[in-house]
Amino acid sequence: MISGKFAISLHILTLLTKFPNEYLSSDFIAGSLNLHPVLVRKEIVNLKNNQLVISKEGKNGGTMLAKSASQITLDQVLKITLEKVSFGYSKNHPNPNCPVGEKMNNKLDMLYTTLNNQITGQLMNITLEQFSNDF
Amino acid sequence: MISGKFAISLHILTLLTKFPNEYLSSDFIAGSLNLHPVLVRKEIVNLKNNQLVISKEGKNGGTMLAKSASQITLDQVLKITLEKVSFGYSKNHPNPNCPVGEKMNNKLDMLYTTLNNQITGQLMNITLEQFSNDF
DNA sequence: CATACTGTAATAAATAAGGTTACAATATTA
DNA sequence: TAATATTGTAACCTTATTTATTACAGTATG
Repeated sequence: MISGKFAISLHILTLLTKFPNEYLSSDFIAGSLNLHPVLVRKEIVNLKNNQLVISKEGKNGGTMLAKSASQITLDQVLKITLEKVSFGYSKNHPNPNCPVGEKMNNKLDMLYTTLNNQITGQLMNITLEQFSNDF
Repeated sequence: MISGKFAISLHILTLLTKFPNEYLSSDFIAGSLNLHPVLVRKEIVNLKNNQLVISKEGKNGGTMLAKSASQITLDQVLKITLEKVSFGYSKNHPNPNCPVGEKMNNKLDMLYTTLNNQITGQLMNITLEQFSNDF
């Protein structure tokens, strides 16, 4: 579940912040990320569905920020790329006849929710503008 | 990098807490986790290398806590199972000729370090004893 | 109407994670 | 001391996930 999505989306958004009011093509963005343009477009679809960017088809098309970088905070980016940070579960369902196995996943859920709230709280304080600033 | 290791190790430690001063076999533990005993033993090796448990070979052997559950905190468990929580990197090295690509991984490292410090700080306050208490 | 794009599906390749088998080594106890 | 129950560990297999590629339809521009 944890993958490069958060990093890739943040990279895309940083580029868009650096070139405001310009449509950047997926090829250009892919060049900075060193990634296949189709993968970039897939991430852009997600950013678009979440109203962080707008994009234009056709010649001279591309993608730009849908709002100012000062209005986007990193918790929004995390939310749409990873939803929730997981610290992992055992893959199989634990034995429900064991008092520990029965409750373990619930306990982990609660713990992970607590940790996620903390992470989100921290990321709410960082805007895309701030993050992009020292590039 | 993120996997079930943290959850599995925590499950094992919780069982050991519930049966203190008893050597539990990897078969017994595997039954609660619904996991192959060899995988359990692999995790136990890690717990052993990090002085959280001791184990005894041979008949009637098994594993028990190396210290009291009140002396083990969850950040120690996280540290030995995941080392550091990653929120992901783009798999390929970004383009070093792009000012954004060049610095991105450094920036992410810094961000992730901050977040990890927060997570660790939170988990330092939870002992294995507390975690095990309401099973 | 040629061109340069996005959007998207299908599929392939690579990587990672989890599971299994096998067996040597060790300690217990009858 | 022999049978047994256990850990320790390596090698390998399988499945799942992630990343990459190909292909092409649709769209806006000039």
